[in-house]
Formats: sequence, C-alpha cells, structure tokens
Amino acid sequence: MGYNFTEIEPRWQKRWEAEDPYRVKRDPSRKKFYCLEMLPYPSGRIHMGHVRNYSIGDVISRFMTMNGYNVMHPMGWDAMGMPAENAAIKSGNHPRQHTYDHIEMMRTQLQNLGFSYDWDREIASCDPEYYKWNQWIFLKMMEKGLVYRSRRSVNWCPSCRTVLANEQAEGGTCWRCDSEVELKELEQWFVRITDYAEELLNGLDNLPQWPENVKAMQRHWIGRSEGSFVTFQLDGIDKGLEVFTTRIDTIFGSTFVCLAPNHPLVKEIRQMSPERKAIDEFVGRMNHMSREERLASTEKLGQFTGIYALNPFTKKRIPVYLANFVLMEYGTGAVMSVPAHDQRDFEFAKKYQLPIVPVIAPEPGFRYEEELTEAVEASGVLIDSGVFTGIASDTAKIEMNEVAEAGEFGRGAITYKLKDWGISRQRYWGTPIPIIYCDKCGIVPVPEKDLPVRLPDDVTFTGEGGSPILTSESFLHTACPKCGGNARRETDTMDTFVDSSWYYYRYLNPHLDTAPFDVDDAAYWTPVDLYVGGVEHATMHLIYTRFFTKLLRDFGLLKIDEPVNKMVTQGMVIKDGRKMSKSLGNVVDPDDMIQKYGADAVRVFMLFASPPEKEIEWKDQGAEGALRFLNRVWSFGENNPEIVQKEETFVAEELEGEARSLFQKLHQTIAKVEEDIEKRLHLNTAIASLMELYNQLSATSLEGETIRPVAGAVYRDMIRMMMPFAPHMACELGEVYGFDVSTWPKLNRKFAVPDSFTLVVQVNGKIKDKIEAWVGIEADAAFELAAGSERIAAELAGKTVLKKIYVPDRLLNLVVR
RNA sequence: GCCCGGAUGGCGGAAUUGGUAGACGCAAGGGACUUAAAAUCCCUCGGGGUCUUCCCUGUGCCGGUUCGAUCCCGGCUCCGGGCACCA
Repeated sequence: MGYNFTEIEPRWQKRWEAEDPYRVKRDPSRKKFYCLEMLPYPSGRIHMGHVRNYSIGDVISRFMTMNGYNVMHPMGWDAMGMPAENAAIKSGNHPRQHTYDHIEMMRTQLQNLGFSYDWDREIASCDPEYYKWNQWIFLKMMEKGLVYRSRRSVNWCPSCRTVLANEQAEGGTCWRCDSEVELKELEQWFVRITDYAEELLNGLDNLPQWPENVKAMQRHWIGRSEGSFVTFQLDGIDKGLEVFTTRIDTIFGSTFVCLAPNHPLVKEIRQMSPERKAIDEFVGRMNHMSREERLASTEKLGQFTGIYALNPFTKKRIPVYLANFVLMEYGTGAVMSVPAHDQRDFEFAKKYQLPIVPVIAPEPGFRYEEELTEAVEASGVLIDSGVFTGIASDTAKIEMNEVAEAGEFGRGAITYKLKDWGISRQRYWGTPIPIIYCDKCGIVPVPEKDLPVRLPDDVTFTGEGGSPILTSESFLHTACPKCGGNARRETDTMDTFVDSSWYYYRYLNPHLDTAPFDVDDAAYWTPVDLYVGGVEHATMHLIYTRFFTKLLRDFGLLKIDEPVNKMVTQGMVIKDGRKMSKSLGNVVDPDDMIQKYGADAVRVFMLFASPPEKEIEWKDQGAEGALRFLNRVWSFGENNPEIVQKEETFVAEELEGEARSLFQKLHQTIAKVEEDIEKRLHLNTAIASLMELYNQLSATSLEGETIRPVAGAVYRDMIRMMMPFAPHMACELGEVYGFDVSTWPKLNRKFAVPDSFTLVVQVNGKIKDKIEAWVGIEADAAFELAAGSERIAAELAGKTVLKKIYVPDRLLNLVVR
C-alpha cells in the first residue's frame, strides 16, 4: 500500500482539531514547560522561515509533553502594522478585514504542518481585547513617570502630507509619489527605557542559555559608556554649554567645542551671532541631507558660530563650532574637541585650521617633535596639563572629575547609546494612545474604566493628509474626562513593538478582562522556558520584551526579572545561496512542498539539514531524502506487521549477538536523541541517529525466535522517538499496529554502552592497528592485547617503549624510541 | 573602522571534554529487478601511490604547545553577521 501522507496527514490534523489534545491548564502538581515561538505578522502566507521556526518549537513541545511535562505551546498574530494599512490605501478594504482574512489562511497553513498549538490561547494584537492592555500598560507607565512627550523628527512627504517610515523613505524619496522627503519635528510620546538601561545590561549576565552573539549585540546596543559631563561657560553670554566626554584627561588639549546642528542652543546663539546667516545656511543644509547621504560620507563639515567658550580647566577662550559629526541623540549633543587625541576632531581641526595641542604622552618620555599626521588616541601620562601633568590618564580622569564637581562645572557620568523609546506612530492600524487633550486641563489620560480606546471605523484610506484616523469625526472629538468640556483625542498609535513586548503573558489568559493576565497563572507558567525565533530580533524586540518584563514586575504582576530562560535564534532559510525573495524569484512555497512531500517530510528535512542556529539551504532533493527515510520506516511495518504488533516480553540481560547489539543500539539512540534535543538542540544529529538506528534494524536478520520481539520493541520505540519530528506518521503507525506513541521510551543506561569497542593503537601518535576490545578493559590488559598484535609487535621490535598513554575505551598510544 | 561568528569531501553537515576526521543524508558512478522507465534494493565514493586487510597525504594559510590538534595558543587570508562620526 505504501506510505500515503496525502491521506494520513489531513486525517490526523482533523482529529487534532476536533480532540484538541494540546489544550493545557495550570496544574501545580506537574512540572511546566513554556515553549514559545515568535508570533508571525499575518502577511497572508507563511514562508519557509516560519516552517523552520515552528518545526523546532514543535519538536521541543512534543518531546517535553512525551516526557510528562505540562507544556504550554501557544500561537498568535502580530496583527498591527503598516502593510495592512498600505493594502487598505491600495484596495480600499479595511485593514481589519485584510488582517483577519490573512490570519484565517495562515492558521490553516500552520495546521497543515501538524503543529501542536493550544489554539484556545490564540491572540491577535489587533483585537481591542488585546490592545486594551497595551493602553493599560501605557497608563501605568504614565503613573510611574515613565512616559513623556518630546519633539523628534520624522520623515515627512510634503506632497502626500504624511509621515513615512524609514523603508518608505528609502533613497530620500517618497514610496508613493517620489517627492523628496523632508525631516519634520513632531511632538511624540517616549518611554523611559533608559531608566532600565543598567538593569537591562547587567541582566544579560544572568542569561547563560542565551546565544553569546545576541547578548553581545544587546550590550553594544545599550552601549554603556563611562565619562564626564563638563560645562563650558560661553564667553560674554550667561549660558553654559554641557559636553559629554570619556576623555576628560585630555581636556587641556581641548581647543574648540562642537555642537550638533540641531542642538537647542543653536537657536539662541544665532540671535546674537555675527555669523547668523552662515549658521542658518549650514543648519538648513544639514537638515536637507538624507540619511543615506549622511551615512555615505565621513567628511567633516563645520561652521563657526562666532561664539567662544571658556575651557574650565585652562580658562582659555576657544571657538564654538557646529559640526556634522556631532549627534544630538547621544550624550549632550555637544563635544569638547581634542584634535591631538581624537581622530574626528583631528580631521576637523586640519580642515578648519584649528590648533592641535598634545596633552597625553602614550609612553613615558614620549615627545611630540614632528607635526602629527593623525590623532594619538591611546591613554598614557598627562603633559602640559597644569597641576595634572605627570599623572596617568586613569587617575587623572578620577581627579579631574572631582575637581569639576567641586567647582560645580562637571561630574563623572555614564551615558548609553540606548535611547528612550519613541512609541508614537502617525498611523491608523495600531493601538490608539489613550490620551485626551483638553484646552482647560491639558494632557489627560483616558480613565482605566474607559479602556479600550477603540480604533474608529468611520475612516477613509487615501494615503494622503496624514494618518487615516484624522478622517474620523467620531474619534477625534470627545469629552474631557476631568472637566467634561470639549476635547480631542491623541491620534497617534503605538509602535507595534509594544504589542509584541508582552504577548506571551497574554497567552496565559487571553480573554481575561480584569487584568492583562492572572498573577497566579504567571507565577506558574513564567518564565518562558524556550523561545525560538529569528536572529533579526536580537536587539529591538528582545530588548523591549526584557524591558516590559521588568516593568510588569515593577507593577507587581510578575515575580521574574527576565522573560526567557533559553533563547534559540534560528538561521535563515535560503535558496540557491541567497535569501528567498519575490524579486529574485526563488521563493519556495510551504504549501507546494507539503503537497509534494508531506508535512512530516518537510519538517524532517528542515530539521535534518542543519543545526537550528545555522543558515539552511532549501533543496527539493533533501526533502525527497527525508521522504525516502519515512517511506522505509513505514515499509518496515508493512512488511513485518506481526513483529511490530506483537509485544512479547524478553529478558534484556539474556540477549546475545545481533539481538543484544540491536537492543544496545536502541538505548544508545535514546540517550543520544534525548541529549541532542534537550541539551544541545541539535535536531539534525538527533535525526541522524534515528536513521542509524533504522539502518541497523533493517540490516538485522529477523529470522529466529529471540530477535523478533527485540526488533518489535526497537521499532516501536523508534516510532515514539520520531513522534516529535514526524507526528502524523508516528500516530498513524501507532494506531495501525496498536501501540501507544504518547510517551517517550525509557532509557536503560546499562544498555546504552556497547560491550566492545575498537581499540585504536598508535605508535608515536600514528595509528598502526585497530583491535576489538572489551569495554572497561584496564590499561595493562589493553597493552597486552596490543602487544599481541603482529603489526604492533613488528613496530615495537628492537625499540624501547618510553610511555604508554591509555584513553579508556578509546585509544592506546605507545611512545617508543 | 570596531565587535561577534565561521572556513571540514562534488554538496548539506558530523566528530559533545585534546584521542579512529568525514557519522547521517544529498549528488554522482556501477550493478540487481523490469520488455522499458520510475520506484526499490545492493556496491563504490577526500586526494595520491604499483587502487593492496598496504603506504603517503589531508579539516583556509604559516608557526607553536602536546605522546597526540578540526578542537588550545600566536600571526595571517577569505567569508558571513551586527554596529557604525556614539565624543
């Protein structure tokens, strides 16, 4: 009859849907396991990357279930965001319609792959029942002073009169009308993630089961930097200019100061500056530069402001410049420039003919005799630095910080590259920010009882004139919760990263309407034991989600500090050596593959071809190979039904020969597969060892009374071990031949070691012979055995054995002369 | 530029703690079955040598440590990823 996956797989999927065996609830009497995979954006079709991601999670879930854990394995939809809104602009369909249509299609696709999700816990972030809690969290943050409003520039298309995302403004032109994109400053909402910077950084040390590269990326992203704030008095103006530096030890060499072109002080300076015109021109030029232009060039551009500042240590008067390389987003948006010891300042000084004064000797006795050709960035000993001359950089930093603090013009400080999180989006398809603006009362948060603030339906999608939400009269106008007067609503919606920052807590109680989730459920289920997803989320999502966990903990909802115990980042699925993309025309459709090879074979190949963290190249031939393997396993049952069916007992200790070796191979395989799945997550080698087990089983002669019960037992346990990988086939075989496939085989360590091994005999490190030996053989006995070999005897003839190195059950190396 | 990874047969990969390099699979070649093909099964498969139950050689390159190195150390080359004028 053959292995007919086309018939078997849909039948089991229907059954799983009807019986819902993956439904779980809190059960303190059992050990829990929370297996999480990154939820997809409902783009309409799943892609091979999802197949890989979810196949990995499914294996772990099924494996842990079979081992008696109470496994929660949920799935949901990251359903807000621009594509649905863009589609609405094109087609006129409401984003909600569009999104839910996609969700339906994709859920079916996931079911076609046989994943063991508890669909009762399904969530969609576009559901008001979900985003209500985004709003609730926002209000909580507000209460705690963790949100504030500030101006930030956004990409703006003057022709469409709308805000653009970076990817819509690529190349500096609007994606819809090709107009030149401008930067425009808007008042936006920010979340004080920087308040948690230190904890987010230090917490990484408590995540031993996270990939090192992900932690390294987060460390860089947070970008902690120790230095000093120093205030430079402006000459003739009653204002200070605060700079951040990590090299206060070089301050005696600071010969000018640079401001970011968009530094707030620039507006004041221009009022009184003789260089007013030049300043305006320079600022205008910088504002019109696109991201790309700015990134493309490292040429230093500057403009003298006509203003001078006083170096607080040297008391010297030094010029204040505007400079393109100074970033408003970092530090204070102003730097003290030390051209002798900073390459950027050096280039700037050369270009604008500013003095270069060395103040650090990298080695004792170092003399600056020739003119510098580049900055000397190394630390060393201070020279020409007044009372600090002769002190080492490290010490000088500390002492100078103290002097600055005593003189109230500076202090030691720590800055981060991590910026506060701007969550405002001038878009429709996102969570409305629950704020009301009243002329009398100002900024008023929406009272908790009025949540959720729902997205309005009376909107039109034109792509012009800003967010579609502005077209809704019913949404815009509301009553002030405080005074009852006329007020208007905040029209910005939240960044969708808010949605995905805490969704796995909502899985705990997806329909609870009194809290985002139940505290006791959280205490039982969290943290997530295993989180599988793409490495592209190493920074943004995985930092935000750690941040939210700390927030929710501080709100009293969680008892954990970190959301995820073990993180696995899987590599991309590629084709013909390249990322799959529509433009390259190399996209492989999961549905086509399922139809051709079956879900089980697709899963097996995906897991077999490569370990999870590596890239994987999709190959039809590889899936064929996986299908061949499943076919062979199937056929064995078909050809030997009486062996597979009949569960005859046997005494393992009494087995001999082939039967014994087969039984040992079974237990070696159990040990190996367990270790590969649980400890290493190397599912490729787990499958390889199952193939080895099958190869030995199929090579065994099935004649004879003793071997047959053993072969049956081996086959049944093998199918059980295949259950996480190829669940449809395993279930079908279990049912056809009447055995249970729901529990993991029990390992008997006694049989997980073979009786004999191949003793490798080396002479002076070169392999000279291989001899079968008993496991556990003593060094002396091994030597006797080796000496008994003709070849070794010949090697030793006339020579002295200086040293015998014996590695138990492996190798004997004889050092001779 | 800085910070992480990585480099093993024709290909994907294995070798988990320094101990048989190439498990497992794909591709390829040969054979069996067949009127034929597909499917299936069997054999060969890093390179070289007088193709042998034998020898030499081989894990990007150069050197080191060690009885022994794909694995550890130093110096390179190339590839991938992240960050990128971060003061």
